[in-house]
Amino acid sequence: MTRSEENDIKTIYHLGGRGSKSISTNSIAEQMETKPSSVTDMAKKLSDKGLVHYVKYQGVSLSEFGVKTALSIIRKHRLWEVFLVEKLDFTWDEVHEVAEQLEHIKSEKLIDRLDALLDFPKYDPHGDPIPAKNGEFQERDKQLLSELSVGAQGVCVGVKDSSVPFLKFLDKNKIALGNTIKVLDKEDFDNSLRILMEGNEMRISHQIASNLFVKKNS
Amino acid sequence: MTRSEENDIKTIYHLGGRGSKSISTNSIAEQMETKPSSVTDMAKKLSDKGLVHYVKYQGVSLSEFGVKTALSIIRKHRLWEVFLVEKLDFTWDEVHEVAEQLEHIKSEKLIDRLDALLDFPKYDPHGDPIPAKNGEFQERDKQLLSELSVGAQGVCVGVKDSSVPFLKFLDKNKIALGNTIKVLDKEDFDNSLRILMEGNEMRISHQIASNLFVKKNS
DNA sequence: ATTAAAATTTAGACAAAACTAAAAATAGAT
DNA sequence: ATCTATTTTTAGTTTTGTCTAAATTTTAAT
Repeated sequence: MTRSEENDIKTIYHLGGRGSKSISTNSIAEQMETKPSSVTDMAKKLSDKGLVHYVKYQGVSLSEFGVKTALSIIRKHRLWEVFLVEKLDFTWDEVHEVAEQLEHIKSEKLIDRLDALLDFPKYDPHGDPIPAKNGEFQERDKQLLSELSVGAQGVCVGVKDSSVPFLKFLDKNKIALGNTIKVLDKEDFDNSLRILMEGNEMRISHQIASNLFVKKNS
Repeated sequence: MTRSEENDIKTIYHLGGRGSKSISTNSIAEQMETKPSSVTDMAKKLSDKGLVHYVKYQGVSLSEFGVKTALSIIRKHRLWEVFLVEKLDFTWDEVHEVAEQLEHIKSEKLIDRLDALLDFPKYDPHGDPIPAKNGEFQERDKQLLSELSVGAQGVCVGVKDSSVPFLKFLDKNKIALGNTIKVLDKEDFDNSLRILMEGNEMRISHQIASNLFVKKNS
């Protein structure tokens, strides 16, 4: 698999193109910042290789083999992200770009040993699950902070938006995975929240709250 | 810099093409397992970029900038090798292939942090020196085991041939960097040696002895 | 100094991965 | 059911890196 092919497969996976759901070449192109015609070319190639199902004008979806491949790339990406944060002290907004490169390194032994070095982590620095070698993974029981009702309390377990600006914002406001958050009040007007986090009271906008995953305390 | 360009630069460096010494396109092609005409093309490109001095029919040599670039790639390669051995328990015959890929990852922060994680190693698993960030490095004071006189003693500090078969041979015979070796006897007929290594007496061929670097005890 | 052999470059071809612009198919509104 | 706008594909071009074969230059032997 070339790097482009791997990136294609990964993008289709992230856009949800498994099973019966087909993804349009247009949306893939948009996501990859390339042109639809290039995606069409790639779709044919990947179809020939048995990685995707492709019907002209109907979009592409990953084959079983394609899903397996996507998960193996995602596994590598997320393990490298953990490595960068845990061992090299990268911040969580710095890891994506480098992991994009590292995920294409070809060595099964490398990834297995990295997994062991990191103590077989289940989640990456953004709270996303890391597929096991066989492709299995567990989506964590979670919900958006914006969906919590007043008085409810949870632990921050992930982000929906993992863009650099959002992650930097969270850092600046000392919002980190593992923090306990209690919803004190909800403002009807703009859906902003007053929360208690690790002893500090603060106000956060709806946009923030709807991009933060929490695990509700039973 | 593309991957091909980086590999080219590295090859020229390893063939000794610094300063006044020019390397023929033929020898570069042979080393890289490619064709001389491809090397000619690359030579023009690298010359345009200021990385090499290239005179038609006279071969190429690295510019100052080219040497700096080569050292930065070698630095990455060797740091990754140390990482693979020290942190991921790779054997020294397994590291080269993976490091060949890892050396092309672009992130200065990554390499600096890796350097720190490994505690700023000065030598890679084969005993080769790791250039510092500024390109400086010290070739270790060393000589070939085959050059030691009978009765002399030294510590094994590196290999000249770092091919997989040779490294595997050394492993099998429990010859490792750091071992103390004393030359007990030299066979005139085939130049083989009888040595004492870490308490064990053994016989090694001239070919082995002339690919092992030792540091002579004062 | 000449010349044959070897080394090197040039010119032109090819494959991969991307693009643009035109053509074709689909989807949605009437 | 038709037509128009949108989506998607096709066809042809570009760039990069590589190759082969022919032409050129250098080297080394006489």
